[in-house]
Amino acid sequence: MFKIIMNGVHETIEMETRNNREQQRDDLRNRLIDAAEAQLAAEGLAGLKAREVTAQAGCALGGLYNAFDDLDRLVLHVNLRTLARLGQALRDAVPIGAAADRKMLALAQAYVTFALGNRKLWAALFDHRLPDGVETPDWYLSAHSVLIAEIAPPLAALRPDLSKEDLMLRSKTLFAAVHGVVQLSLQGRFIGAPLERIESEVAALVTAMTRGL
Amino acid sequence: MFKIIMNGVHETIEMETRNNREQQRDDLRNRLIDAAEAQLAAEGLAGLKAREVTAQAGCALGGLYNAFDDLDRLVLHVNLRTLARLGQALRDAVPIGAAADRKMLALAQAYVTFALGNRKLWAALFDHRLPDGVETPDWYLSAHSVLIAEIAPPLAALRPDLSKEDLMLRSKTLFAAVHGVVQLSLQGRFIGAPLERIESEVAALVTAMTRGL
DNA sequence: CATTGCTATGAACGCTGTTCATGAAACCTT
DNA sequence: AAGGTTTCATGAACAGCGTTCATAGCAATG
Repeated sequence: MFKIIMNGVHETIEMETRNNREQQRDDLRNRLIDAAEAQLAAEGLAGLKAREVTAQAGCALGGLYNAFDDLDRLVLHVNLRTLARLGQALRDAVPIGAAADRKMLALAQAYVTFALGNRKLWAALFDHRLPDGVETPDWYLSAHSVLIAEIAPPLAALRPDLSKEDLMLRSKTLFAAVHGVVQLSLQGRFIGAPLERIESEVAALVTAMTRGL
Repeated sequence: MFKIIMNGVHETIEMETRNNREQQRDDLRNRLIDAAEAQLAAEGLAGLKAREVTAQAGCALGGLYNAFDDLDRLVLHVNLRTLARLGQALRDAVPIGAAADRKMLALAQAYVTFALGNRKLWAALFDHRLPDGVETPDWYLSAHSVLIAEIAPPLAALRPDLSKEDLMLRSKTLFAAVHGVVQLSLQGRFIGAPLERIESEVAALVTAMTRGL
């Protein structure tokens, strides 16, 4: 582009630009994730196109494949952000000092609210599939722990009879059940509850499950 | 459509060949659905290709678009078959004369068994999405009633307090909850239960839900 | 038999994700 | 400061996809 051959100021510029390689790389990666996130939120998974993402990120088409292995990996990074936001929403939802069953209901309601408020990004979490051969990276798998991290503690209070292992399993089941109700309802096509009754149905489900045994 | 003015043998021949147009058309449609079903069961939704389906069905590429509007509609017809088989499996599973809670557990278990035994075809029921603008045809929507048709009667016995409307809603919720557990488990990636514990977790879920109120 | 309406055909089109040769820029060594 | 090396940005090219369309052929009709 242009060479900087000068004095004095030169060093200052050198300091600022020293990590140029990594910095520009991370910059581009973030711009790509930003663009993909916007695209995904607006058009959904099927509307995510490499050419549109790179155009919006301000790089050439091939630049995407320098920053990420492929489009799938880019989606995984967008999902990582969504999971982080969802995790924060769930943590914020737990009323401190409340009874365990109240905490459970608050968590379920927060999940419904997040799904409704981030429909396409939330859908991408569960609709996206990697090709058959490739297995999911560990950093992506472990990011899903936020989905059940807040469930286990109040459930432990409600079900002291469960072993630690059974507690985790039951937490997953509880999440999956709530998730199923929300997903089929938001899908809107089949046998889901109408939107205005999701919350009450989920509440009934959570109440039944937590009172169990 | 056509006038029948004739005698004797003529009529017999007419009977055999009269529907040639429709017959060949239906023949091709069925061959295409057969091929798509096989493809879908073997490779999943992402592995369904127009060229491979038409090759296996023994027609040219364009023939698919004479028989169906597009690939999506073909998937819908495959799903229709899967729903019919699933409905039969559920009906067969209900033990006649048993207690309502037993019926519920049997239904849930039959659903798990079907999903495990028809993983990719079952997954296609819920993974497939029509493009944004087009809305789902009615014949396809109504075919999904088999998913909850067997749930409502035993649930009505367990919950006589529910109105007819609430009963249907709760049936949908119960199905959705069970489905969520099965789906996230078979997905295998995230927070699902291990395969060998699906049945017990689903049973716990159903027991909790049916005992509810 | 002639005509008319359907249907079978596969080349062509537009769009997709991904690769690759090229050239330039940043880093490292001396 | 200069040369050598690694890294990255670029966009044309490629292979694959679903879908369309002009053409040809066949079945039904009068």
